[in-house]
Amino acid sequence: PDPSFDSMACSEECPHLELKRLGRDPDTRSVSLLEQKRKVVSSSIDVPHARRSEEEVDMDKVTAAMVLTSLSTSPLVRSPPGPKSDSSPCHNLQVPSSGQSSGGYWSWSAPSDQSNPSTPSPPLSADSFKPFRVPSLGPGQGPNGPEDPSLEDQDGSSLLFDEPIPRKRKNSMKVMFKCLWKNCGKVLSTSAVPNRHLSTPGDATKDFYYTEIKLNTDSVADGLSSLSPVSPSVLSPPAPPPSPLPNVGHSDPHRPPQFDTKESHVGGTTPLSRSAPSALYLIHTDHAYQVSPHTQIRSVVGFTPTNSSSFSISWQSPPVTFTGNSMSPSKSQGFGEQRSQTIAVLSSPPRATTALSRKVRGEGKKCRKVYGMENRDMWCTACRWKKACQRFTD
DNA sequence: GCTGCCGGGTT
DNA sequence: AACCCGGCAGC
Repeated sequence: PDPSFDSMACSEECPHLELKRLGRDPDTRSVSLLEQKRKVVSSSIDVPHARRSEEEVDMDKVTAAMVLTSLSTSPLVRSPPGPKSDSSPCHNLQVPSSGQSSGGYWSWSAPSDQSNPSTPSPPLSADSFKPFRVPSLGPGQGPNGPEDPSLEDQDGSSLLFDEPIPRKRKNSMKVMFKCLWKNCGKVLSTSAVPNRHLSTPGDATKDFYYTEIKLNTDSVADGLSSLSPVSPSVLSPPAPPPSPLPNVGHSDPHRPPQFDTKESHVGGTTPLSRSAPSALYLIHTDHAYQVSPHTQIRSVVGFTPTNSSSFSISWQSPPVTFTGNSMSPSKSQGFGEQRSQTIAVLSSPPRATTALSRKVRGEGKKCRKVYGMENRDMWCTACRWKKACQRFTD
């Protein structure tokens, strides 16, 4: 059911793919024919479809990318091809709507990482994008059947906005693409396969499903991939890694990340890019958390003093209470509070002393003196009750 | 003596 | 809690 579903989804969701086909060159046609044949043979016709569409799209995208690049706006490039991708949920990985999230952003970091330590190569557009997308869609689409490596290559190239550079890198890098699709665990030299799968479900999904494995950069990538746990959702489910083997293994969509991680090879580029995003998220989160704590701590520390003053507050409360002693006429409260605070702090010690002897008599005039016995009604309650005057506190 | 207010009592 | 008052102490 999955395959059909995927195919359906792809075809339906990504009509633009078909459009692209039509628009495409003869090559595409040939490809489409092949795919169609496959469809006939296998129930998962869609898959090939997806692939074709992807390829086509990739091609288109590539072309567009080239044009755009020439124009000088790599990100924008997508937009041109984008219409197609944009229109449907299924974007090509290549097209990667970097725009979605921090596409450009990620692409950058991702590529570098992916490129792997040995050869830092700027061009990872494809890879970087994939990763991004992957996170976005995550697992969700149906499984796919086997794929064609040949196509993969194209896709990979297509993925790259700019040019062949990426390919070169990949080649030099020995980048392998592992399909993370449920049913497809194939490892291909090119990302085409995965892309196909991906194309079917959707861009993000695509990314999600295939993992690039670089022999050279394994360690690094792994680290990243591990970090990235792409999406919590993804990771969590995958708990059991069906087959860590790079070659085959239909892993759950979720898996992919793990695979990456598990596999030392883990996609240098793609994984990284993936991980990068997710990693970033995680990191951000972590930071956020950490920050929070830190901040809190800091605040605490910094405030501590202040708080200490607040301590005074707790302190104050006593004083306040103290104030209450005098009986609290509502009148003076606001007024007296501040004083009370100050007093509290200062007086508390003295107070003890005072207690012994007796509170020092207030110097200032009180209600009694101010208003006189005649106007006793004007006195503050405290004064009336022969208590400490609250109105004219010292 | 006047004043402020604590301590205690009454309601 | 509100009110009142005796009484002490500082001025």
